Amino acid sequence: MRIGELAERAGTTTRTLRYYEARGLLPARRTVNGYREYDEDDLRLLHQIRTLQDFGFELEDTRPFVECLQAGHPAGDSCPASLDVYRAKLAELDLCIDRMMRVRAEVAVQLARAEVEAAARTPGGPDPKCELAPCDSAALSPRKDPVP
Amino acid sequence: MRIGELAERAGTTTRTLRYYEARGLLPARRTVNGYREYDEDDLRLLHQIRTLQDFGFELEDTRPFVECLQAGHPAGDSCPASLDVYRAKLAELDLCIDRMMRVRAEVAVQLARAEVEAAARTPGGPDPKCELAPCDSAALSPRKDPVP
DNA sequence: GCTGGCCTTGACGTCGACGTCAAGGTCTAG
DNA sequence: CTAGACCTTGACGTCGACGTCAAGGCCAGC
Repeated sequence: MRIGELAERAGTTTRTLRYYEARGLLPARRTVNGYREYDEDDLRLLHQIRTLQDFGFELEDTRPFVECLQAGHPAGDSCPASLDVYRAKLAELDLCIDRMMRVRAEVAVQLARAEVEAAARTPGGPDPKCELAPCDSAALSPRKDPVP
Repeated sequence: MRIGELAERAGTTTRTLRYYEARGLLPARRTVNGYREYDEDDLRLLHQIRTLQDFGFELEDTRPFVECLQAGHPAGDSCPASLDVYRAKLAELDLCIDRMMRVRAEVAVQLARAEVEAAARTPGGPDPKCELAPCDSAALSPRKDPVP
């Protein structure tokens, strides 16, 4: 098949395929008129690349998987180099997740503090929800003390 | 103080400060010879920007905080616009964390499966740990069946 | 006066994974 | 024969937050 069909079948663009070829991944045979020619194996290679890309792998990280498939192995992750990429990615993800969770917690703290301070600066304004029902305001109103 | 001193005190570079000024954050007064002149308030603005940057906020996201401080409020997050940025960031972080955790789980699954398959292709090689002690190999060797 | 250290503006480079446009070749159906 | 749908290479644009270099102004100390 030609580049347009491969791109469509893989849900990507011709530009992307030429880019992969330029980067040394996914080399293409040529027909007599210079057109790129691909087969089903190339589609598999491409699927491997795209799957890893969807997981957030950089293009270079997909290279061991592609080379593993090109070497005739049953799967892209049948080679040790691919497993190393998996492990490195896991470690990277763990670091990243940990960092983001700590940031999330800190931002949440800042938001809560700022909201409390904002409410403290607008006395009487923050809780007009009890205007109709004189409900148990002692249990509902947050009754906060500003942080010194 | 001049740009070099401010940069050093904030732990950043002069290039960064000029960049902020070009983007409309952190405007600078000028001395007669054209040099930028900053004061302690500018240092506080800069600290606000850098803190948020460290949290992964984009530069544009720091603008409400800076403007809030410039308007004379006690803190950068004393204004509603800043709180909205906090909330948007929290939502963004939640999405991102969730996505990364799902990816992490999926990668872990793939790694485990690939490791098992690799071990299955190298029979007798994977567990040479029992060479000295003829321990309960039935309970230790993973004994896996390759996925069809 | 001169060296060295600060400052100025302007402009191009970086990184990743392509998007987009240009100019032109190739093949097929009508 | 020609329109149109493909294909080719080449090259520049994108985005964010700066880094880096160039050419030149300003000022303090010797």
